Formats: sequence, C-alpha cells, structure tokens
Amino acid sequence: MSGAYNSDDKILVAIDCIIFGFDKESLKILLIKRDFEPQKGHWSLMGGFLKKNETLDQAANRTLLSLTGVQDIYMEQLYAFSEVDRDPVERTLSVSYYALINIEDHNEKLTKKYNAQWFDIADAPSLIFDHDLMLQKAIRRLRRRTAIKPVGFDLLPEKFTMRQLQKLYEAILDKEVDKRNFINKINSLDILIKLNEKDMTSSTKGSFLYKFSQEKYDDKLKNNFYIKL
Amino acid sequence: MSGAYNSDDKILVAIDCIIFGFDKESLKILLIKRDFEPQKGHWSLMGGFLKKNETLDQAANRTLLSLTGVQDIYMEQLYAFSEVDRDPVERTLSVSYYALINIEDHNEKLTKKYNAQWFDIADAPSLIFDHDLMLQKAIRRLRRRTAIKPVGFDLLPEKFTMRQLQKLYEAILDKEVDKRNFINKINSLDILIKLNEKDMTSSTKGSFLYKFSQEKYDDKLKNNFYIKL
DNA sequence: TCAAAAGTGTTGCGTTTACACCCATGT
DNA sequence: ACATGGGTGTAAACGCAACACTTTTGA
Repeated sequence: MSGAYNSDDKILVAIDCIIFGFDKESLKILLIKRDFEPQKGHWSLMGGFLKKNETLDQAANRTLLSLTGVQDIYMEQLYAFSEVDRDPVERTLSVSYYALINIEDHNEKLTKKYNAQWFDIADAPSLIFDHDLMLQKAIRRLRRRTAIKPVGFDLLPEKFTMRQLQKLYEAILDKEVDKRNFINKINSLDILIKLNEKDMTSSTKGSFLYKFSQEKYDDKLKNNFYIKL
Repeated sequence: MSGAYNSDDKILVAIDCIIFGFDKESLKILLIKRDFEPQKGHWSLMGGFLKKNETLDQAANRTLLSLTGVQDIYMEQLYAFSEVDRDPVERTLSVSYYALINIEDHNEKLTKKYNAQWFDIADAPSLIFDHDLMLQKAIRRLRRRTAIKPVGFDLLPEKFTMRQLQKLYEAILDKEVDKRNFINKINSLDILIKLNEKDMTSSTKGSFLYKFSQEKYDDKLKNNFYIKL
C-alpha cells in the first residue's frame, strides 16, 4: 500500500509568498496583477513553481528574486495548501512562505520595473485562489512571531527611532501601546544600540536613532528570550 | 516565466505522521518498521503518498487509518520538507503532520495487527530519511501548542486525574512543576468538570476524576485563552 | 500503625499596566 | 509664544513561584 511510488500521483508544487512591508504607519503586503490565465488581471501573491532540482526555500527565494528583484530577506515557510481544486487549471499543491522587507530599500524597483503594488493589510483587494487564506494565516503567524523573535527589525531601515519601532509593533499587533511602557520594555530587552545621531525629520527636537544588535541578541538567545506586548 | 505549468516539474508528495501518545509517565511516539525498500527494516514515521484527488489532511488521515486503524484524532500539519535528495529513490516532497492519541483506547490493534511500536521520545531509535528532523520539529511545536490550546487532553482518557494531567504536562514540557501551583492554574482556567467519581487504582485514598469541557473551553476562547506553565 | 498518594493556601517577588508632565526646537 | 513630537518615573495590581502539612485508607 504505502510502498507504492506511483507516478500517476505526481503533481505540481507551487510556492506563494506573502511579502510584508511597513511604511511608518501601517503594515503592508506586496501584490501583483497576475499576467497569465487563469484569473489574469486579478491581484495575487508572488508565486511560482517548485523545480525538480531545488528545495522549497530555494524556490521561494528564486521566485521572489525574479518577481521583485529582492533577495537576502527574512523568509519563513508557512503552510501547505492542498484543496484539490484550489487551482482550476491543474492539481497543484502550494506551499506558502512569508517574507519581511524594508520598503524603503527596495521600493522603486518593485513598483516600476515589476507591476507590483503595496496594499495596506486593512484594505487589500480580494485575491485569487486561496491566497486570502494564506494571507490571514501569515498575519496570525507574524503576530505570534513578534513575541518570540525580534522579527520586526527586518521591516525597518537599519537605523530607526523608538517611535518608528513602536508604530511597527502597533501595526503588527493591531493595538496601541503606551509609549513609556514600550520604551521600558524594549530597553530592558537590551538588544538595541543607541546611536549618537538624531532623526530630525519627525520633530523639531529630533529623536535618537537606534539599531538592532545581532551580537546582543545572540547573547540573549541563550536565556529564553521573548518579547511580549 | 512563472506562468508556466510545466509537467516536467511534477513530483510525488508524501505525508509523514508523528504520532504522540502518553502512558502515565512519558511522552511516546509510534513508529513502524519500514516494510519496503529503501531502508526496509529501519524505523520510520507513518507515511504515505498524497493521491491526486485528495487534500493533505485527507491523505494524512487515510494513511493513519490504514497503518494503524486509528481515526478521528487530533492532527495538525507541521512543515513541508523538501531537500532534493531526502528520498534516495525519487524526488519527493514530504509534508509532515503530527497527531495526538490516547494510547489506552487504541493500543492492542496498533501493536498486534500492525507492526507498530511505541517509543519513549527520550530513547527513540534513529529514523530513516529526514524523519528525525520531523520529530524534533513536532516536539517543539507540541510544546509550544500546550501554551495556546488545551491540546494535551487528546492524549488522555476521557476521564483523568489531576495527577495524570500534571504528569502529561511534565512529560510534554520536560520539566517538573509544583503540584499545588499546577492545580491552581488548571482550576483557574475553568475548563474542566470535576466528576463525582474517584480513581482508586493509584492510591488508597483515591483521587477525583475530571473531564475536559468543550463548552467551557469554547466560552474561554473568546478572551485570549492561554495556558502557561 | 504505617506507607503512599491526595488534597489544600499563603506570602514574596517580579512583571505589567496605568498614568502626566517637562523638554527642545523651528516657525 | 506656541505648537509639535521627544523623552522620562512611579505606584498599584496582578500573576507566578516557592513552600509543608494534614487526610484517607489498604495492607
């Protein structure tokens, strides 16, 4: 029974990427207008097919690179979607990934060269196939991840202010947090480096810039590190 | 480019199930001696192949039923493993699932009719392919799940004592907890029903039996329910 | 009467939350 | 001078962790 390697049951394996970005106020996802049938012209996640000689992680990175020109960003496998008729053309299994990117670093290429577009997660259009499901699952996962890993930093520029970080967490968790409590919490984690520079664009007084310290974080990892807001 | 539905890249999709059980003292997994090549005779997770006309969930349930006679148990998709050479015979993607079953309810069938065997997770043999990896991931996931869902009850008989529940949590989390604190915690969750029966097998005094209340739990779900030990 | 497991509360400590005012600067 | 966002500390409430003795009953 289970010993059968039966070629009849071979199927296509797709990968679809939920790409999160952040632009000072809200959490966004990157979508493209699908340029082939079926559902040509509808909004879709970035997707592609797994090739025979690559892993899923490789396929996800390759797809992302080819569709957006972006590479070396945080990506994580999410879930395998397998409804028999999820793709009307052909039986396809899709493994979804989610990725976090810093919009500023990549924006021009994305929206010009490729016809991709950022949408606020609150008002994203409805997506093809089961992509809405994938998106919902990705958001839940991202929310949970923030409690375990300092994952948000991938969504910010290298240097950022406390307020930006706070806004990011508020956007991800979809709730407001008290500014003093937030700063106390983050400082107690001791994973940031306070720079001697200020960002003068947001206020007359200017606000200090910070950056994430991988070294400090690695130290903390040994002792059950977690962030809870 | 990504529009290509290219048949050359069709591959087999396997599913492998990590089946957890609990026998009063320790957390166990169910393994079988593989009865076909490659690696015939080595210990393996329960596995099978996805058929063209079924979902992964269905395939996982079908496989479990056919290999163990067990059905209607808690199962959850874990992760898709995709190393190109993970199966030496043929390019295969494997989506792993983990399941929780109550050993007492199913034991005879499992170990007699099928040549399956329970192993303490602490001294399981090494497994074929990437199954050890799958097992590690499943254990981590199960540990984390206990904090979010009262998932452990699937591993116990319908009626159980507080001490059994405590031992289960200790086995899953691999740490000892204080009995009074544990009971206080569980009681404060208010998801159990205390029965007017005692289990007289474990002591002369006897200990009260409890059962899980789905209704109470569903009520709690509305307000960010979680268990932390 | 003794052995073995069941059952039961309190206190201290640390973490989380709520909350309000002054500061620096450009206009 | 004033408007705007930046920056700072404290007190109360709560949740978690540590801790020891009495009860029951079969052997």
